Amino acid sequence: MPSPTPLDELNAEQRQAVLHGAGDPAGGPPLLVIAGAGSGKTNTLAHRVAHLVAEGADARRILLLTFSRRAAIEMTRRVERISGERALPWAGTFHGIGARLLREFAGRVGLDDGFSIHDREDSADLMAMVRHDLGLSQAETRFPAKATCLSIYSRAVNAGEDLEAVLARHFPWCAGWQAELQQLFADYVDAKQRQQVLDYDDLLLYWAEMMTVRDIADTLGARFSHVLVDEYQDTNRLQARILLGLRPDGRGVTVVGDDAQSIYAFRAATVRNILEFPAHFDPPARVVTLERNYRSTQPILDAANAVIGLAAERFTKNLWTDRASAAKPRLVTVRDEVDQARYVVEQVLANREAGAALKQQAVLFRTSHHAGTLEIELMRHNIPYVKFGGLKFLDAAHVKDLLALLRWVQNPRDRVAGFRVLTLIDGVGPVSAARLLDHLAASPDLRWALDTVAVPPRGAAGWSGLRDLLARRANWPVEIEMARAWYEPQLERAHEDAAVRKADLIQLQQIAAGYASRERFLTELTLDPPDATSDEAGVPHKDEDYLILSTIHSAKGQEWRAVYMLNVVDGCMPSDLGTGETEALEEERRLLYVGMTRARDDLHLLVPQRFFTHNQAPGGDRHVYAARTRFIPTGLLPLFELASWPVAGPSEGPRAAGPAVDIGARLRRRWQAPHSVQDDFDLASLGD
DNA sequence: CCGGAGGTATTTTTT
DNA sequence: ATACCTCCGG
Repeated sequence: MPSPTPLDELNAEQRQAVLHGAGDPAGGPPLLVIAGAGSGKTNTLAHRVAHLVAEGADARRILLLTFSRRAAIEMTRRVERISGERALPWAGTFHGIGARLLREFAGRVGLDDGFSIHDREDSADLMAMVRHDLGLSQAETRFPAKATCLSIYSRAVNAGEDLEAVLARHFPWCAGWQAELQQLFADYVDAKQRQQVLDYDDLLLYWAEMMTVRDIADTLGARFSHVLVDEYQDTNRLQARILLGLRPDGRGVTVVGDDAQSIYAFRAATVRNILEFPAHFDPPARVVTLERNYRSTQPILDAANAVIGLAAERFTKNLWTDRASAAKPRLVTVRDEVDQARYVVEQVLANREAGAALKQQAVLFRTSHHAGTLEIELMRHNIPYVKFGGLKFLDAAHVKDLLALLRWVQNPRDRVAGFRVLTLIDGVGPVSAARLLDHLAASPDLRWALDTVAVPPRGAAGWSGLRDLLARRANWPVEIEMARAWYEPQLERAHEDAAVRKADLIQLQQIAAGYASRERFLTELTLDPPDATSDEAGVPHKDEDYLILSTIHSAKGQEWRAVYMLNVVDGCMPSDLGTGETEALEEERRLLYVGMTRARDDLHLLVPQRFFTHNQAPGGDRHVYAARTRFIPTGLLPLFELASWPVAGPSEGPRAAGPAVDIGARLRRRWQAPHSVQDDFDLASLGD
């Protein structure tokens, strides 16, 4: 060979995965790649795609389904770098690709191609509207909350299960409402169709149903020569149905994943998809397992392997590496969350001194609000950070308001959007808004309806501006400027901190200008919301250095030199809520495993002895005493370096000598009547 | 009929 | 802390 090929960089198993089915224009038999954490999965998949293209496959006929859009972009970038080939047009998430195909085939499946897509909160709002119309919203009925209803519905759809089974297994406290829920969901589906609105689940559901139509299935099956799915362990039954609908015999299909990293069961993902994949075909799919880890040191892997080794079911592999190191992962006991935050700050700064940029360090946590104390501490030390997961820019009320306005212009039948916008107007409440929407819905001619609608006198001014926006459609992105102009007075009326929020909207407008059309903007923003929030100092520039804060879920697929995991404590990990069923418990264990395997050189697990819970029952204690997570029982402790922080003794300096004075008692007495203030609150006596 | 005040239940993770 | 519901004054 004259020059080394890119394949020389790969190990034997990776090469097998890349070369599988080589020479077969039909893509070869189905392939399952079990890729352990840090085993070069992304690289292997990218090489496989590049190799297919090098062998003559048409990049436009390769469908690459990833878990997030970030992953799709990363994959595309790597393929380009390896092969020099231009981008893959069909790389994206199941939801994103689904939306694209549905726009294309809308006419065939009874959809208007201008359908709008609701995010989770919009869907919940529609659920609430329907629930209200059914008379289920009075307090005394104590019907499940809108978000709960949506979760139930969503699980039934994604898992393909009966309502009864879903309620029994996952929502037993709602089982008494089965008949009402059944009715609610029927009406919900009806409302979505009338309004030409799709929720997240519909993007998969319509796609899957579309695959059962013979000639559409043929068209789509022929469009793609290869279908590759990343993170297959986190797909659900509906997604598996889509995949098999595209390629019933599995030819040209590659799925990649890791059964030990399945952490999305709450979203109806099932690890059975990946476990049952090989046997689904005849002959069974080829299985290639990548066990060599290129990321972490051996002590980190030893600890992670031990944690996952205690799982109820055996996993398909054990990771190994040749990255020896003397340093075990640290299990650090701290007094409380404040000390936990201080410890992290101290270590992060020490690591930076030693040459690890902030960006190469990450703090991981189970739920977004666990980072609160740390965020305060970081701000005090002027350490810039970016937080992934949890509350998003798009969840802010004012951003949603403006987007609702654009969505309503896009699709005037969208009642959730219309309702939200109309009730922004001073003098328009739920009743007027509903009447207005009824009027618009009843009339086939929008212009006429807009001019003839009855508006309460107080709302007239606000309405006329809206009417103009709806009736005369401006060019994109001028339109968002006009929408913002209409919205700002409403914003000022409703919010004290209008100035900050206005700045957000200007930022939103700038983002919007980057999209070709309103439809593209709305779709992409809904399916791929910007997932990072940073502190008020603003988003750091790309070239600046900043610490990563992330939920473990959002950390999937990533790696850092140093990783700090917060609250590795029973009640947080596993979360209190999920300790009932063993299935949920096992997922929490895998979550710890995923977090630990993000670390390359340095891993710190923090165990605060007590932590505050903000949302205790009234009168309840504000903090609870916590114990080390049950996933690291005593038997595993030798795999860790055990430490306490702060280190007691000399570092705190010499103790003051002399008799103990109970200042606390004096201060308490200050408020015990009757008494003399002077007697008890005598600062002079506290002196030397 | 609107909107603000006050009381009450709720509580992860995300496309 | 928040979100959602009811109550009540304009």
